[in-house]
Amino acid sequence: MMNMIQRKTRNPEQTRNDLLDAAYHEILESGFQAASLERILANTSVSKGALYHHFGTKRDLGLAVIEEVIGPQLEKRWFTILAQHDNPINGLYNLIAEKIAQADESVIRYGCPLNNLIQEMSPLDESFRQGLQKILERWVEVVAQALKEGQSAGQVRPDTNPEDIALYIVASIEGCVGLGKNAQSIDAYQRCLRQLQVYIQSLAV
Amino acid sequence: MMNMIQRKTRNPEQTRNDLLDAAYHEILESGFQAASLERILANTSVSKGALYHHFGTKRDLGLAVIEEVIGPQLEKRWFTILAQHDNPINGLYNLIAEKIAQADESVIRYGCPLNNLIQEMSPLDESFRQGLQKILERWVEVVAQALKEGQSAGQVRPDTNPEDIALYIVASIEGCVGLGKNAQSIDAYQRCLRQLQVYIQSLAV
DNA sequence: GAAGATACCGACCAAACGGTATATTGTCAA
DNA sequence: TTGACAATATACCGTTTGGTCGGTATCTTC
Repeated sequence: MMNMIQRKTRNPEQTRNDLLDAAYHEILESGFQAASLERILANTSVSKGALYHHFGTKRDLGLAVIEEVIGPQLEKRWFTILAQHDNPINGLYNLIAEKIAQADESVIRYGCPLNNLIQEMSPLDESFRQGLQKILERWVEVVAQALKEGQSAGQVRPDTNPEDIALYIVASIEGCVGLGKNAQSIDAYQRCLRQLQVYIQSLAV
Repeated sequence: MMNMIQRKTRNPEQTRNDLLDAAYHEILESGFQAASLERILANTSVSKGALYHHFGTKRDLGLAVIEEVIGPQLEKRWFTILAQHDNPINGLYNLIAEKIAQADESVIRYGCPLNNLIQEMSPLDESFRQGLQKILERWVEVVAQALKEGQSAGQVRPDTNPEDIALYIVASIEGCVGLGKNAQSIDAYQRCLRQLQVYIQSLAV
């Protein structure tokens, strides 16, 4: 082979991260199945050989995106913040207030990366489903834990089941995002979340 | 051309319906983008020529599925039933109770056809988005209308906004289905919907 | 500094895709 | 009965797909 223009200095970690990042965006925009490896490569100026050095298959790349990009992102944007408050009602309320205030183009346009992949992939690939489910369960658990502590502290109504309510809250959030996405309407998204706030307040003692 | 084995008797309407039905199932299982025309044809024993006689493009077929299959299906399963009750709280409650009781494999496995397409297609194709939005708006409107009438009849709390609540209820339903789908768990689906029932009851006067 | 491992390159491939072109046949009005 | 058109059939096409492979460059280790 004649002309080999390789990256001057190697940086396998950077290459891997570039690929994960580009794949994340490509999947966000097109879904996993319609995500094009060629487009991902074009957006990273990484070669196909490099890609297949770091990831065995497209599927592996997708699973890595779930575990290494989407998971940590939600961890940062929801879970850690939620764990800080000492009153779960206020914590949830404020967190959602923040989402309402920060409602940006990206959420309205592309929705929730987690939910997108759930709807597309969970019936098609068991590994995807499990990867997504792990994140979902963590989310529900964080909310449930907060509610439980709130019950102990006498802040949350005792006649409620934290696990069930947590499940429902997470479902509602995903639903609000999904509806806002199809309506292409920040207003609908915000109105929807505000009703969720009302519901959350109804859990207070 | 040598071997032309045509259907003895023509039936263009039947052919069209067969295609819509097969396309609906293919899309439900694989999503729109990954839906294969070849597979649809194989499941209908319709020829490619016939398909392209009835539908100009794959996209047209998808839009027809939304308008002629998914729309009417929701109309039948939700909207008409909901319009019958004269107390919206009971109406919604019972309708959801029915969904809880009827929770079948298909809902858990494939989720809601409407929501699936929303998450996949609404950012990618404006016509899809509009077709889906039309159904969504009808859904929200039916619920809102019922709540409004309930307010007039003194059955629903007057200090609530029917449109916002309807939006939120629809979002919650889609959320519950989505979560049950990824959990592959009828139980999670039912627990989630039961919390929605609790919420709905809280709207009563 | 030689050797072996790791990282990267890009041409190539078979399969599947949506879509087209052209031929044929059933249907029905005139 | 026939002419016109709607309906159906199938071979074929260009493109894109995920994936492979032989090769090269850089890095690490001894």
